[in-house]
Formats: sequence, C-alpha cells, structure tokens
Amino acid sequence: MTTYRAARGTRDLLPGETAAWTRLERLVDDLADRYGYRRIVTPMFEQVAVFERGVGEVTDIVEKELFRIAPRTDEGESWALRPEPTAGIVRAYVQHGMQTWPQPVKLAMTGPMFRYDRPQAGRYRQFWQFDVEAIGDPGPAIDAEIIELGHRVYADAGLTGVEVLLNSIGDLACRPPYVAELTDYYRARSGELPVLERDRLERNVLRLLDSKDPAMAAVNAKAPRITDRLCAACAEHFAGVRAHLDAIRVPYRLEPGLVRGLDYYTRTAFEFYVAGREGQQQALGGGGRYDGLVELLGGRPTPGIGFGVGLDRLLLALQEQDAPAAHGAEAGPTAVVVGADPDDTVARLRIATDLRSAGIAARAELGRRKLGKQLESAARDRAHFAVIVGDELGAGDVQLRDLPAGTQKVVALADLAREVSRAHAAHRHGVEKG
RNA sequence: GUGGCCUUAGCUCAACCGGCAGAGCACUGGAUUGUGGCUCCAGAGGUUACGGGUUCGAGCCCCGUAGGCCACCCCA
Repeated sequence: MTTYRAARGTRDLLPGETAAWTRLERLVDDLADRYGYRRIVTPMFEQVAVFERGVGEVTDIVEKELFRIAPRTDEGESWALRPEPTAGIVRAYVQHGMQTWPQPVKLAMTGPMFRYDRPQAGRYRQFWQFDVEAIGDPGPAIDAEIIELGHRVYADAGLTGVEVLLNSIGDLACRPPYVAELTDYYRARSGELPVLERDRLERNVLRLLDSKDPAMAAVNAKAPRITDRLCAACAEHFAGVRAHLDAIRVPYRLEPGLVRGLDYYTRTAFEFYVAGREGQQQALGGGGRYDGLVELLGGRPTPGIGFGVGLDRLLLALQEQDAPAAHGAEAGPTAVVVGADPDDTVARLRIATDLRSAGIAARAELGRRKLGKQLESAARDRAHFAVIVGDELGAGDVQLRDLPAGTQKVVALADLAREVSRAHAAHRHGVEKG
C-alpha cells in the first residue's frame, strides 16, 4: 500500500483535473484585468500578529484554525500560513506606502490559503481563493462594483442559482449600541435559547442571528435588526450601495442575519451562496468593507473593501451542476510523430523538435513500440495528425496522416511544419464555423 | 475541537455463516513483417488502510491509529 500520502486536508490536482482548474484561473485573471484590479503576490506566511490583528484575535480562524509554523531558531518571530488574503495584502499596502499611489489601489490575488480545520468535502486545509481588494475608496459605488465583479465570476464560470446575500453591519458609531441592545434582548429570553446558543451570547452575540438551530427562528424573527439601527451615515451608505446595485441590475437578497464579528469590519457585508447545495459548504465566497483595518495594521485611516471566491468550492459546485466548465477536456497535440522502425527514435525526436521550433504542439513517440501501437496511442491522445516516418525519409519525405479524417499524403520534410500549421488552422476554422 | 458512518488492485465495486481474494474499466503485450480508437487473447497489478487481539482458520468479529465522508463548530 502507499507509504507516503498527501497531508490531511490537502490533495493533488492531477492532469485530468487541472484543465478545468487552469481555465478558472484564467477566467478570474481576465476579469480582474478587465475591472482594473492589478495582480499582487504576497508571501504565503506572515507574522502571526498580522493575522491576529487583520483577521481578529477572537475569531475561530485565529483561535483554532491558524496553521502555525514552528520557529526554527530563536529568531523570536512567530509565523503562520495565511488563512485568508486580506490581512497580507493590507500589510503590503501599508509597508510599501501605497497610500501615495492614486487611490483607490485596486488589487487582485489568486493563491492557496491554509486553515487547520477538520476536513470535509469542499473544506480543505489548503484551498484556493481568488481575491480582490479596493483600498482607499469609501464607497458606496465601489461596493457595488466589487459585488458585481464577484457575481460575474460565477456567471462567467457557468454556475447558475448563485444568490447575493447583502447586509450592512454599521460602524463604530452605531454598532456598539446595537450590540448592547441585542445582548439585552437575548438575555431577557435566555430561557428560550438552546444551551449552545447561550454560550455564544456571551462570546459573540451577532452570531446568534445566523444560527441554524430551528429553535432560534422564532426568537431571531423578533430580534432588533441592525439595518433598523444604522446611524444616518451608515444608512445613507447602505442605500447608496443598493441604488448602485439596482442601477447595474445585480439581484441581491437582504439578509439581516449576515454578520462579521469584528470592530474594523464596517458597513457592507455580502456572501455568495448557491441554491441546491445543502450542508455547510454552500458559501462560495464573500466579502465586505473594512474601514478600520489599514489603521489597525499601522497605516493612516483608510477605507477598504474586498471579497474572496473559494475556487475549490466553485469547481465543486460546477461539477454538481454538471456544467461544461467542470469537464475541461485537455486539447490533444496537433501532431504525433510515429515511425515504422521502432528503434529509430532519433528521427522521431528530431522531427518533433523541428515542429516544436515552428510553434506546433507536437509529441514524439519515443517508446520502441510497433507502428500500430504508436498510432493507437496517438489516436487516443486525440491528436489531429500523425507524422509517419518510414522508408520515404530516404527521399526526404514523410507521411502526414489526418487521424480524424483517416486520410494521408506524402509531404516533404522541408514543408512539414508549414503544411501541418496550414491544415490544422483550416480544420479549426472549419470546426468553429460549423 | 465533538459525535457518527466508511476504507478490498490505479479507478468503480464483488467475495454465502468466519473457510483457496475476484470482475469491469484503465495499463502493457499479442492477433504472420509500414497504419489507429472497435473486437478477441494474454500479462502485470493485493501484507484486504496500518497496528494489535479473538479463533484450528479473519477481508468478514473485537480494540487502537490514520485517512475519507456526514452532522456540529466555523467558514471559502
């Protein structure tokens, strides 16, 4: 049996799966480009303090899911693999003085994130996220742009039934009084709360609002809503976000229970859900505004907003919907060089090398198999052409066989690359037209 | 981190009551000398996840560990 295996919660993406994966990465790269979000790459690990401050010390992500790196020496620093991209990006914004750049600074990143969680389908210890941040714009128009971009990622990937859940969680002026009011409300009804929820009441009241416990439904229905308690500035901002979303026709559902538990998260909060996925992994992505974060990481007070898309879950959802994007067949080579003399690997390799130099996707059959097997393998690779090397080589010719068509003709070696390119292009043109 | 279900060839799965570990797909080769996807034949591939225990005998029963999945917790 296998001796070594990929670590728990991680997996290998094999060639059959990477085709769909590569297309998704290209799709998000192109979208970021089209929307003016420039690519940034930050390290996969940071000082623990970056995440403690940037994500929040009392969150599960930091309290129990942080992938800590054991320090090698007495360097005195304590590192962790990044559990999410925003903290590192904001750290880079501050470190490199991006406040002197034209604002807002719009950044995009795709890469692996790490959380020491108990794995499940769609929940991995190493998972990939596409992430976008706009730092330096208070909104509300940019909020709508960001949400629309996120929405488009799913639409362009071919995923249907994606819902935008939207809420505003206020700011430092209006949220503390609201939290106090909410705490009083639940305390007065603590007898009606399930035991688990009673613990959360003291830890993080806002979390009670999105409890999945059916017993909470009645209590939550009558709970005061943050959107009814927003200060004038926040209410105006929220109305602005909705007006902009309406103007660009992005459908959304107001979800008063959607929360972020930390002080520096402000105002706009949103998540992307896909209908028809029961269970816990239906959150495909989400984001929100963090007007207090840059300052918290040592910069000047600067507003910011962003979102992340879980690429693993997006692909999983596409597979569940049996969407074309999930299948991603790899393209076969344009030409495979085969030979009548199994031992003449020199001729096959040389001709394949020449084709590659001419920009053609070519594979040489370098094994010493008889011609029949070589052709069989080429056909199964869905190659367009087989270049058959045989006795004609003495006269400077090879056979060029169109595998799908089953036709074949003699071509001079000197004309081979030109002829393959021409015929391949003509064929693809015909396929696209037809 | 808590509870539950599961683990047999690379993949999908069989194996009666505890009694000789199998099939399909995939892979490699062959079917009279230089022509393919189909068909036929053959081969290779296993410490039944790992470690213990019970038994004359364990893939099957018991315990532990690891991994996967599900529900929590939380989130992407």
